[in-house]
Amino acid sequence: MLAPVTISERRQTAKADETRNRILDAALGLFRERGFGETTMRDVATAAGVATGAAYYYFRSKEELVLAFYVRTDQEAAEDFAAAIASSKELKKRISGLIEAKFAQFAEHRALLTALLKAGVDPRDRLSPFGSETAEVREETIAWYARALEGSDVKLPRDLAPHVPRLLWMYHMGLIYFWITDESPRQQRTQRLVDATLDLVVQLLKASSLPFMGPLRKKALRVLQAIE
Amino acid sequence: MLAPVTISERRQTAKADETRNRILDAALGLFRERGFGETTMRDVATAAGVATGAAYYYFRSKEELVLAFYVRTDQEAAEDFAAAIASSKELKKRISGLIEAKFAQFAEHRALLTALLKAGVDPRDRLSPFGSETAEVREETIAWYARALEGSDVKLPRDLAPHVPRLLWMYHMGLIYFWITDESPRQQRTQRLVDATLDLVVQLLKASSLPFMGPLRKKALRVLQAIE
DNA sequence: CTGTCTTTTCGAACTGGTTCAAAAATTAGG
DNA sequence: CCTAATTTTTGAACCAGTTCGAAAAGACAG
Repeated sequence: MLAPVTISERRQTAKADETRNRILDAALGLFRERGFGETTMRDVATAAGVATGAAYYYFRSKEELVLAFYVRTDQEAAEDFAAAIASSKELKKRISGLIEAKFAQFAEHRALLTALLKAGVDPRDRLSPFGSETAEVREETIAWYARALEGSDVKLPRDLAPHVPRLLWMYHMGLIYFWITDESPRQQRTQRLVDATLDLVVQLLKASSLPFMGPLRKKALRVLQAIE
Repeated sequence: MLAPVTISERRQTAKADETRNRILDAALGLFRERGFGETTMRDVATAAGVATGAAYYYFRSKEELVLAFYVRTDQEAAEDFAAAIASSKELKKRISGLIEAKFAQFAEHRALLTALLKAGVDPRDRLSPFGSETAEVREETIAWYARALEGSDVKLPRDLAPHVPRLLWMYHMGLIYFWITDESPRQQRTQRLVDATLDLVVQLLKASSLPFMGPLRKKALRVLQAIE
């Protein structure tokens, strides 16, 4: 009787699970062909061969279709993430590998994610990447960055270490935002931004252990504390 | 016959100008009482004593009412901005003064601005702070930061200087975003964030002139170039 | 003052996301 | 099986942002 509560909630029966997927696939097809704004929920339902209301039985809103897509591809890309980390001990290469894998998985639907963004800027919104409903995906992604740090060529000071995976996740979110909105051919601007900033980020992390960096690190920690 | 094209477009007659203001005032009153989402355009029109369509003659969308509010308060706060800059030669004090003035002017309508944010994250959106329609307000704000730098206690290297006002504007936008979404009592978290980061920002600007900072500055400039 | 052109006002109609009460299908207990 | 509870499906209705064509009000030339 109740609608799904969390994004990861599984349907009761295999058949229902299949219906859910059919609706999602129909939606993604239409979104790709015509765009998110140009596709109505009625279109989606019709294309999936169900009534309008059925779509809302499986997804609480139009945007939640996009979130479902996000979650799905995220799970599908697990191998690619693992490969990116296994490919090298250099943190820089690992991170750029993770980012590349992320971009690759969304390549076909780049513009689609702006729909998520619009909902997500409001932290009170259910779909916000900072909110509790998305905790699962978020923590999963943060865990990938933790793994990327483990056994890499970067050693972190004790006080900073626990914050770094989350910081890298924020960096990653920033890059995704830039990428989504980047209309330059083949998203070259994003490419240049990654090239220019990743270097800086990794160097900063490496430098953070140096003795004379203590005061600056303290200040950075104060910033983190302010954000909570 | 055509609807207003830019936000600063002036009505033809004084009477029409007055009607526009009446609608805006009615909207702001209702937004404040009930919130943005709970107020309908029909409510706004009724409260202003006009037909629904009239509201759309003066404002192209519900969100544009919020933008109009943003622009209006921005103009009204010019004195406060000037005072903030005149109060000291310390860049740090000047910037925190500008930020404080900004917060003060939006205090009554903090939550309202999330409506602008949602539209604004999409750079293709007419209301995006990065888009061409908002160029006027944006450049005006950037100009305030340029004035804050002029004759302050911070000297900037030639190559970096032209970028700094825009960078400070971005910092400022980030703080506003944080503030809007900050539900802590009296927005203490934002207060702490400003305290913690402003120090860092100003120190970094001061340090940027030091001879051994050359390579780092080059890298930072590369980042700026990537963003364009 | 009169006819014309532009600006402004009007409110009904359109649109598309979302809800909801009722019906159909499925599952589970006896 | 049969019945009751639960899950799933349905499509009409709701709602609010937005559009639109027509009418009213104003401006202006002759």
